Amino acid sequence: MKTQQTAEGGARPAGRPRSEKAERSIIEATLELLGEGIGVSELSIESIAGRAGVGKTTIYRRWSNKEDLVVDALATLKPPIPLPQGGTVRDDLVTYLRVIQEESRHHRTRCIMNIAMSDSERHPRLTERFRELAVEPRRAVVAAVLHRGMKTGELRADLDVDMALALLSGAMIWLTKWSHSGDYQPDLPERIVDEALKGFRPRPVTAEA
Amino acid sequence: MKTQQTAEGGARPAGRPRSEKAERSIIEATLELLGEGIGVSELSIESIAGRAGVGKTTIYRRWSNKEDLVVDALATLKPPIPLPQGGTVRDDLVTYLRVIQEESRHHRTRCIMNIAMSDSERHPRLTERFRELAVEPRRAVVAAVLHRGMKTGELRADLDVDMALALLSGAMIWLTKWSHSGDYQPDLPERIVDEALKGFRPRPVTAEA
DNA sequence: TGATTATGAAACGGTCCTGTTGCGTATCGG
DNA sequence: CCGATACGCAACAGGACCGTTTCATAATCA
Repeated sequence: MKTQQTAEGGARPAGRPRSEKAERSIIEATLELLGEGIGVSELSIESIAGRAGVGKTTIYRRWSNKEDLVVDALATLKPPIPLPQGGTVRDDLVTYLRVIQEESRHHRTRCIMNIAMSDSERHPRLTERFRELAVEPRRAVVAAVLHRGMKTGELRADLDVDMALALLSGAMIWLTKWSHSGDYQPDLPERIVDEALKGFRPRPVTAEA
Repeated sequence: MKTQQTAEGGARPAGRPRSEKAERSIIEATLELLGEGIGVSELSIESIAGRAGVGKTTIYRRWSNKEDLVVDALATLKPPIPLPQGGTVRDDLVTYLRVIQEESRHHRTRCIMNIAMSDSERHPRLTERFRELAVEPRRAVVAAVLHRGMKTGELRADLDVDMALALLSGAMIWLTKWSHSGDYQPDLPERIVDEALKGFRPRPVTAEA
């Protein structure tokens, strides 16, 4: 994914090798700045170089443009929290939403998410990268949980998995963004899941809670 | 909401009055540029002046900073489409989601929405303004539809209205943004509403469709 | 050692924008 | 008519950043 690569295999190209430390500093500085609310378009190479304690030359030598750098920076984000996957389907879904909620409270995650959400027009590659790194893995995990529920009978057998994921995730994001009381509501995940489950459950439901 | 105002009441302050036409041109140019994907931070007074066929002075005379201008520009956006409110609750909800879907296909609306969604950290006033202008009116309309359904028995009597709105709107936005096939899916509103309704309906449901 | 490449720092000319000022003209009230 | 204010336009100094180049220094290989 690097824009310019030198060593490839065993043949070292002679001369001083590129500093891995500098590379890490650059990417870390990039993520820091993005995490502080700087948008991609305002992000300047000079500010990154300054933050990383690195000459501009060192950056330009490795990435030919800003977007490539940001793409590589996003690539270093680990897919965080693989979800417990232990209890009932309801519990797993609540846990999933709680992770989203918790992340949206941290500056860094929230800003990076904003970038992915907003810059899809001008930076489609960033959005696609974010989808691969953050959205898709979670979609897969939640889809597995839902399928498990459909097998055990805890959920409708004809449930539309993608639709269910959209309802849950979308509601969480919507409420976090537009809830009149922007406060932190610890019971939000439970409320969303319970409200949604009434549609996910098989029709002949009898008991509640 | 204007930053600097002169005339106030009957006493005109003497001299040539400010051109209403210029003012409209400025705001229109601002909305145009935002609609073309320019972010708030990249939006320059010079580009607005150029687009509007106006001197920079004319802009600086009225607004002391860019954010005030954008706020005023957003304020001119009409709350579009008051929703038919005629048929069944299901039909009204489908119509509501169809409006969202249709808007998200138009550049202008989508870009302005992106601004509201993304710049909430750095431009809280813009986000708040957008909430007042775009989110809240619709929330009210949909809430009325839902309450009607709760009275007629088409919906559960203990439905959480805000949660229902979040599930519907959130799912629509989520799918529009992250759906693997980014194509236009005309049946999306129906699918979302029908999937959600299974949770909105009163429990002792018997027949389907 | 010497050839080679990378590094941080600094300086470069260039672009774009800022917010202000001056200018000649246009439009109001009196 | 006059005074006052707004208009579009051009110019200004100042700043941020671009992408490139130069330079002395550092790290690696043969």
